[in-house]
Amino acid sequence: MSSENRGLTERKKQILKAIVDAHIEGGGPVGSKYILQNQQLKCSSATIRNEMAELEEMGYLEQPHASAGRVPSELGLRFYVDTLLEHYAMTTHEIAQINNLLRAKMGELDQILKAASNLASNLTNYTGIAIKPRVSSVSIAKYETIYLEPTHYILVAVTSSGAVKSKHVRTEGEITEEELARLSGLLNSYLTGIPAEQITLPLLMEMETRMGEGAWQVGVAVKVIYALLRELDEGEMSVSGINRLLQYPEYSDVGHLQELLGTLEKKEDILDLVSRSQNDDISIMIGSESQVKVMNNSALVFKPIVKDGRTVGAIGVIGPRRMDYAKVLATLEGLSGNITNMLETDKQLNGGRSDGGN
Amino acid sequence: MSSENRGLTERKKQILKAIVDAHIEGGGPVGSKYILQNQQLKCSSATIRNEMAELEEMGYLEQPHASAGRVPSELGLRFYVDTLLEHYAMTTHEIAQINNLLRAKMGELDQILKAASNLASNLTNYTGIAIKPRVSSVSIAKYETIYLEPTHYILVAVTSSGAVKSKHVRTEGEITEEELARLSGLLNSYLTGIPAEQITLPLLMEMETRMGEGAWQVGVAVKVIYALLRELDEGEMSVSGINRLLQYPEYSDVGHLQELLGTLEKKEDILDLVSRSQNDDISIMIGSESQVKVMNNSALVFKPIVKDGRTVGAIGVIGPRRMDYAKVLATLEGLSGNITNMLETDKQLNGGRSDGGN
DNA sequence: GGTTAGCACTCAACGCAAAAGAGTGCTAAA
DNA sequence: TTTAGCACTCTTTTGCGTTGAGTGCTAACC
Repeated sequence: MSSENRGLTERKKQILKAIVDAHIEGGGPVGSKYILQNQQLKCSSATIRNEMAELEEMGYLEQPHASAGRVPSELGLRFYVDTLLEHYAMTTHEIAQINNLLRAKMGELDQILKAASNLASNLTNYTGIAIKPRVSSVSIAKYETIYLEPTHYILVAVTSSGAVKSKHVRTEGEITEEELARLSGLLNSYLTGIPAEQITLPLLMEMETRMGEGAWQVGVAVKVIYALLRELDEGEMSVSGINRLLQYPEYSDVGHLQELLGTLEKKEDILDLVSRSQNDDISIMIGSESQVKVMNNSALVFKPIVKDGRTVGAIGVIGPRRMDYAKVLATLEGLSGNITNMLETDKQLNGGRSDGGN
Repeated sequence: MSSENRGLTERKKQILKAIVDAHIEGGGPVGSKYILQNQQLKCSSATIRNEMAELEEMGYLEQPHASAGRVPSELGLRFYVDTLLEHYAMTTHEIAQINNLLRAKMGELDQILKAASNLASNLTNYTGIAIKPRVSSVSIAKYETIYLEPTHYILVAVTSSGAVKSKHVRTEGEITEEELARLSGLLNSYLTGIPAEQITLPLLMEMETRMGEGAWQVGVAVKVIYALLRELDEGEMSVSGINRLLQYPEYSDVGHLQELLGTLEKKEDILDLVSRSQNDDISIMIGSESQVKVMNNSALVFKPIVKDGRTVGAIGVIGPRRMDYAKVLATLEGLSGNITNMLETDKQLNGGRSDGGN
């Protein structure tokens, strides 16, 4: 019988769910009477109290102090998320918002992600994050140079995932347009598809030999490229809607809030967290699950964005532990679906065309 | 006699300065006794009280309630900033920090500005902002295209101020590399140096005629360029060190804080404020001077970054009204001096070389 | 006339005790 | 196993006197 699966009776589940739901909405401890009123259970508050005592013993609930109601523990929230969560259906208005605002931002991935994190924040009322994760080893698919002045050109690099990055290069000596063109060709034939750590001195020397006239320019350019690759390795993260956190009483403790904001500024911890995720499913980290101390009272939910089997970004939401997970999950799914669609459309288009073109 | 200039006696000035100094440091109201102790005035607390009462009548001081000390009013702070401010000398350590961290970030203006705002936040302990102001009409100095696939190329544009911006372009029909090269040439001859509003239909039609084969590609590209120009018009702003605000009691009111954070998120108001500034001096906006309601209890100080006589960015600081203006001014001057130097060095280099090169 | 000592007055802040309220645990009966 | 009832616990709220910082005013002083 399913009434005994996972070691919890149906009634216990119902009570746990009711408590979590109420706690998510209100933020405070939940008492037995409240549940009795807002739930059609054919039993008395005393029975509920007994059940609650047992749920507490099992570790799903906690009691702030003797005469308060119960609050779901981390374990309780985890169980709720894994087993009890009801599907949230987005309103047509929300769907429309996603469609409109995201389509309008069609363009570079960075911008799409930022717009998405903004939307996530708006729709869920938590803080949104947009992430370009650290990747083990990026490589450049194509180089281009733009000549500006005798000692000044721009180096443009297109990464394997389609991102474009540019650097102004100022040289000590002069470079001619012809030299620059040769340099550009050289970069494209020697330095595409390889990660930073494979740019070795022998390789550089070989390139210099091939360059001939103006060989010293190779070193300058390669240094810039190296720096550029390192920057790409770093990952990026942008945050939106920090102000929304303030509406939740769990952040009224200034100390906590300050620490969390500090973590959001530093970006490292969260970037690590997201970059470490293996699959492309939504990840939910409740409280201490994240292993980041300052997030013990918060939850982080994020969804990687995958293109061509490679994780190119992630969008997510940060908020109190008692997050409205149903809504957050639906929103992130909706957003990521939309983004993936946009990327897929491209791919199909390109795929179809290149079949004909090649 | 200078003892009467600006309508304030020397002693009144000294008292006002003492009050503002103490208020900046402590945040609370300042009493007559405190001043007597920390200031060598040869008079009694009663005299100081009399002076304070007069200063209040003149509008320089305010009294939170009858039995509290005095707090400088907006007018008082303004007078302090304009007349009483003492020069703050940066420590060698601070100077070294600016030099090291900024030099390390040498590269794109965006990154320099962000690094500078970060530094500003660190050194002053307020929130730092980096801004690329709205400019009335940007133009593109140079276009470049990067061919990727038959229906997919990248358009790179270099603005007159040296910023690089790129857009992926996906076309419905296919474009050949040869067509793309011609398109690129066309863009460079027709669309350099003109702002968005001068891209007219007749111009487009003329370009299409000149293009010949693949003329429809012109429309696609021009649309992208138009969007790109509009984006450049918008301005950008990034914020760092929000968490530092929390240490100041004036932001312990969650409502205020939330509003201010909202304003920082929206960026518009502050972007407006900065973009509207005329000269390249440091601007100081205390409380309601900014005309932005939510900033009534805050101060905004910023310094435009000028290159070739054109404002290309700004760095600034946001914090409580009782900001340590001396330190903030010194820090911003130091940072902007450094940045300008970096930009100037380029210019001289280029200038010298191009004389020889052209 | 400006300056000073002295004193009454004001008002936020603090501490504390009593009261209120919410919710539990336990017991005994159904 | 469930339930009604009740004593108990602990937080929250409220009220109130106390404290203390700081002022404003008056009268004397130089």
